[in-house]
Amino acid sequence: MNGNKSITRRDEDFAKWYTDVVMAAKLARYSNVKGCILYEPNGTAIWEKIQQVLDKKFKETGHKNVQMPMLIPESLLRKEGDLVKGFAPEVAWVTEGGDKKLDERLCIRPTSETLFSDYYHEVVKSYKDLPLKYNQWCNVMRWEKEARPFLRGREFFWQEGHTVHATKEEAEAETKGMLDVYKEFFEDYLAIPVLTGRKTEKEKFAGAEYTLTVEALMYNGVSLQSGTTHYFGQKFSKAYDIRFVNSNNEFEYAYQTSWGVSNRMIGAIIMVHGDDNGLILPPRIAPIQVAIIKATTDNETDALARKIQKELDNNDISSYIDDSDKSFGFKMAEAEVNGIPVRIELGKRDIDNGVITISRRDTLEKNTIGINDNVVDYVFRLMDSIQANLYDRALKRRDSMTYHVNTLDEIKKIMDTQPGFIYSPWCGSTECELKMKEIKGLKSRCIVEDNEDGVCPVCGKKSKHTVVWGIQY
RNA sequence: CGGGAAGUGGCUCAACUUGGUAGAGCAUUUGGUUUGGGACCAAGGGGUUGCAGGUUCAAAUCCUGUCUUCCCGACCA
Repeated sequence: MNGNKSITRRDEDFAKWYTDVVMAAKLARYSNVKGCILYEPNGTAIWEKIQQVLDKKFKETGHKNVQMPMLIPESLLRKEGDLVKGFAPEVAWVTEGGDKKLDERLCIRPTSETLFSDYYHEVVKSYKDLPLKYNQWCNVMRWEKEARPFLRGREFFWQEGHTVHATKEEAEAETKGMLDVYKEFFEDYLAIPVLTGRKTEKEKFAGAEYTLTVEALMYNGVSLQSGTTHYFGQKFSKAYDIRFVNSNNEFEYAYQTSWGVSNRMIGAIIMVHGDDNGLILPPRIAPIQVAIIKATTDNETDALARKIQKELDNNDISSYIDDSDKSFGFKMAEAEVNGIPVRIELGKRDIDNGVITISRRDTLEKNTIGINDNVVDYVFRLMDSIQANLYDRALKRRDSMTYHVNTLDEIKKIMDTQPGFIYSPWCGSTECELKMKEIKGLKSRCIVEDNEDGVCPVCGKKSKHTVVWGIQY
């Protein structure tokens, strides 16, 4: 195959390729407002599937869903200083209602820590009330200056978990636990290997004591922060007065966390798995797993298509039959650009030969199986194989772009050839972190471990950590 | 927000330099023939040229402003 007509080749211009795939696969398109995109059915279906799987995981780990208001009074937002400092430049304000100017302007939520904290202030009374582990699926707004579909925009969709605990230990366990949930989700469902670790002081979330992160490496060697969990300690509980009476009948400030993943994951799927023919969806997250395409129009083929679809349906494999009068080639290309993992091709010739043709999207390989063979079993095995292959392919690529270095010269050399994840010792100072940025915008992705045996490549002092550097999306 | 580029039917572009009735391909609609890797023939429909001002007898074309998109930087999920 030599690629889809409407898609720029991936190796020619990666950024252009990316937006071409978004458009060609009909995931989303631009709206009239800068930085706000509209999700078409294909994009919505992927997001719904992500929500379904994650929501189940959240509930299994003891969380409940709530819905907070979209607007935050300015005074409420301002209670926690660091958060305001972090977000003030990029919030959107509502200043009028109807045609009346408001006494106090309202901010459109950029994140909901303040709302949850205010709520917790009201409902948390006793250690017996704790923990409270809530989550909400919503959209938020941050007045970003640049926008790219799914990767950065003024409005985006996400999930934000917010929890309150009676002890530090429990809150920290939550912070770590949800990071593991994310990691599992990325690897098992999205087939994307992730790097996990702690953000540096410079890169952590405004208002957090520390931030843990899930980082994924895209096809072009750029790193995408794909999910974060934050430990707040008592910072918000002190600012919002969330106190409870402990078992010794004393007042104590509660311990909080928050964690989130966004629609950016859709961007990650595209940039990790996609190719010159378009999107490639891992079977476990594909809203539609099988495309049934008829090469000939006759009753026999039609009956076979319906029989197969019914069998797939009975086994919870989602599929569609393309009944349009488009040509065979068109239908094939469309299934391909949309990233449908498996294609079943049916036609008179195959039927006469007693076979059906099944092809896989990841490698574009075709195979035939007997018309009386168990299609469902074959499709299940094929989907497992695609899922595994996508993960392996991504992992191999990441490994080929992962480097362990000790000197600036080595880092510069890597940046001149193929950037990726660069592990190095680091003294822990923000100063050295900023210096590193001068090398083609290199930023710390996360701290992976303590390391006192090395030397910081920037200042030459004894290291404190091993940190991973990369280019940020 | 700085540096660059671009906005013309749904999409890709032409006409702009040198002002004078907006044009093509694809897509779409109807009818027919087709369908094993992006079909063919025929006939239709669709644009106050991103928006707002200005210059002019006359503006897609010249001027000013503004909005949006793309690429490169600074900020972020």
